[in-house]
Amino acid sequence: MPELPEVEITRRHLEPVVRGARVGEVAVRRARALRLQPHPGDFAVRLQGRRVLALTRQGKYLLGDLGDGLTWVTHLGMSGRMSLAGREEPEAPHTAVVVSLEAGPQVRFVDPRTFGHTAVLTADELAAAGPARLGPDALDALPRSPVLVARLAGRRAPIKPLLLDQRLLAGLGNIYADEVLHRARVRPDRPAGSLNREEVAALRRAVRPVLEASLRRGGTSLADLAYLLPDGRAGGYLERLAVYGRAGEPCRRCGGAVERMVLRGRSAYFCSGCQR
DNA sequence: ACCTCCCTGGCC
DNA sequence: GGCCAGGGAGGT
Repeated sequence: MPELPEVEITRRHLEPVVRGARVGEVAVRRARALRLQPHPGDFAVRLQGRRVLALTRQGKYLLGDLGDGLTWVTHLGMSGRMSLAGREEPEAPHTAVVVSLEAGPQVRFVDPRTFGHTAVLTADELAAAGPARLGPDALDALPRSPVLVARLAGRRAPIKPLLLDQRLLAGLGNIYADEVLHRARVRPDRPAGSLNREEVAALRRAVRPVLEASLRRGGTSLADLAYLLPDGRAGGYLERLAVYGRAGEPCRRCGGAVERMVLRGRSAYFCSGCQR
């Protein structure tokens, strides 16, 4: 799934290509991909002919600055990817939006399960959209541990679903939440408020190494290959995952069997031998 | 703070 | 044929 590392890798690949480039033809293949655009017709009109001044990331959102207060916002959902392709290359199935760059390749938004979306928003529209509700970025603005202790104090909800709450920390999804908890030796079902200061500090300390290790390998492409780099290659972090998707296999740290439980309807993988 | 729903491909 | 994967919006 595209989580913070996959979105950041996508950004790093796209940024040198789109920055300063003028947008040519914009083709919408699947209207649903624009469902967060207040008036879907605005999308192509606002994008065409403009230059992308910068491409940034907040949590799992890609943000293209178009100037004049307009922002090209894209969320890859659970199966979305951005592909860079020449206009003569055939379009992959489930191509939702094709943005041609003048004197450059096409940027194609491909999304089989259609949970992703893209839009060009004014500052006011952006202030009411998803990115405005994000907490601090898990990579660029990770809060100090006392701040996290305060945010978790008294909360009885299990810690794992809280790590997925983008208002607490922006960028972690189901894979990296499990990986971070494993590295920090904290069980996913521990009531958040029961974590002591040392455990919260360990959790905080685990975030960056996990995300950066994934970044170095191009992110996690699962067996379905829904997530791919913009050049079509698969990310290689799958084989380095410590627990996610590894139920029954040996824990890389203690050798015990990785277990699976369901929290809030989502799988959580952990090792009861080394997570407390 | 919780639940439901959206959607498709892959697998049993 | 039915279930599972899952991020986030929207509703209660």
